[in-house]
Amino acid sequence: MPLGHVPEALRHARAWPYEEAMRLLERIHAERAAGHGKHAARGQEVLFETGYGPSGLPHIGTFGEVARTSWVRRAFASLAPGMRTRLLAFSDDMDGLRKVPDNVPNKEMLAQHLGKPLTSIPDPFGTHESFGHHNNARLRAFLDGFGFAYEFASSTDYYRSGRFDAALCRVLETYDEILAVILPTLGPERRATYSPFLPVCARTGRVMQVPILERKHDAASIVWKDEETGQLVETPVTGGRCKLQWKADWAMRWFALGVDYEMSGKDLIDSVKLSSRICRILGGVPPENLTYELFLDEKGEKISKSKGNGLSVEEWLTYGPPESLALFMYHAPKRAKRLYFDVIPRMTDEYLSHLAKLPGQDEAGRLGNPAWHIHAGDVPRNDSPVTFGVLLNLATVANAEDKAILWGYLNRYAPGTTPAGAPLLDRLMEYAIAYYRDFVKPQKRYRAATPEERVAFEDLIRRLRENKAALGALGVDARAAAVQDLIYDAGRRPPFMQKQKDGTNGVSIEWFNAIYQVLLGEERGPRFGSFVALYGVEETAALIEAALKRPPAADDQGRVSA
RNA sequence: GAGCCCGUAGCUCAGUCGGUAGAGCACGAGACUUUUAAUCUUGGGGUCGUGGGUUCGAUUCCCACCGGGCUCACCA
Repeated sequence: MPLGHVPEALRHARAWPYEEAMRLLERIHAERAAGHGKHAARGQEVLFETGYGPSGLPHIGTFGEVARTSWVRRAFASLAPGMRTRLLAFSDDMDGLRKVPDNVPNKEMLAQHLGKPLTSIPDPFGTHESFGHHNNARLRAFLDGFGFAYEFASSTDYYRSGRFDAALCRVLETYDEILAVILPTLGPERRATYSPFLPVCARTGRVMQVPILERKHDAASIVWKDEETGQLVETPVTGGRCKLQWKADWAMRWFALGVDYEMSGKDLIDSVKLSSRICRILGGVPPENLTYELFLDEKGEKISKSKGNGLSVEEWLTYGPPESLALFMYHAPKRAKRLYFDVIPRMTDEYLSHLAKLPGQDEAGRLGNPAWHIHAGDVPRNDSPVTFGVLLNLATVANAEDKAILWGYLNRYAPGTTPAGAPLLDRLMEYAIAYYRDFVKPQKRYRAATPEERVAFEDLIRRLRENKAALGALGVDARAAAVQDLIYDAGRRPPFMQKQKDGTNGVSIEWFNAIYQVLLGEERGPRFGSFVALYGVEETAALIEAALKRPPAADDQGRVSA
């Protein structure tokens, strides 16, 4: 195999995008050697494709497919810098609308257009030329938001412009062979009416699923019966007047466009096999395919846009950076993974760890580092001195609903760190706060104060308020120390006071446990003086007052929920 | 029925072209701070699902089987 021009470090890269790219490169060399197929001629572009059914909105699987395909494309480009590559995002916007989606307005209007191509149905949102155009725009905005490099393609445009005409005529020529492949896979009743051609009815505008009564090769047309009028209708297969049924459509597109690489979920394994056979019948070479596993929700069921289970892209991006989502998609595409909220912190920390490792790695190491692929080789610096897990922990114990609180703690830990100097850290804090707010805080269990604790807490409130002005004049560190003294003073009473080894009056750990359990809903917490210094003296007093107003134990654990 | 994936420490999982197993959490012990942890040190714990094959050697590669999950068999 003439791979001699591939750089040494790349040749042994084992990251899966490289393995995929290598497979693709070998295919191209094989075509050249055999003198058959698109790449028998040199200088052909290498075409990557991802496809969408545009009746739904872009979802997390869409992101995954485009991200993964982009990584393979990039790996390929580095293996074969001389070859041009393209990534086509192909929208099946000529498909007939089968049912009215749940998540759109004007459902009655849409119901009147069932069966018509999406691009022939008015936009229920009223913002675009058609429903198909609307969804295409949403798709493009979604992909653009992540900065993907791709070219958009509309099935409707391709059909109507005549770009598929030659391939469609080829389908007509090989009609019998194609039918021989597809019919055995169908149930008896479908088998009776199946046709790869779906004529678009000129009278109603609908995509018709009807038996083909006659094929006219010279006229490149088909004849079918309009059941409503009882008339025979002749429809050319070209110019967008016929569309192809799904599996034939995929095969024809591969053949017509010369698609070299396309991945798909395991639910399409049989479709890939069948479409590949059809593609060969047409005279093409089907693309290299990677079958990826589907994503599962927390119950282990397939995530689908119609069910709306699992996790949406928007939800992920509320609690973790886009890079963490990309890492999730990078890791082991052939392995089924649960896509649920609790993976976000782990992916975020793994991403940070890959990022931190990268500067010290040699080329071979970098090629195996997911962060290298995620950032297409242009990797930012990890400016966070702490892990995301630590930020989450910090947000939890500090009741942080505001970045300023986290920054207060951070500056004591890593002085001189600023949002401007550590933009990644600043972003991570927002995610940590959102995660805390939505997942951790609702789980907090606040215990009601015992009568003894209540006395001590009321004393603490009084001490805080009496010293408010003096405390406010101190710096953060001095204030933290001063507040800590007040806390000890408030706790020096039964049952918390206890003699220490040196004879002075100390305070039992039970007092501090009460503070965490009653005020913060946690078993443990930060040094409370530091917390107060950052959270605010009056705010803390108010926090204690609110805690004391909570009703007493609601269950036998002596706990009530927040 | 066909196909895909998984089976490694109590739990969740890593394991990078084969060299007698690792992390996080949990659990045990210790250090430290005004007996408070976004601290540090340390310990225990695994027939790597089962049985074959290839190999000097297999958690890793191949086959079979067992167990679990999912997908496709109508539409895309």
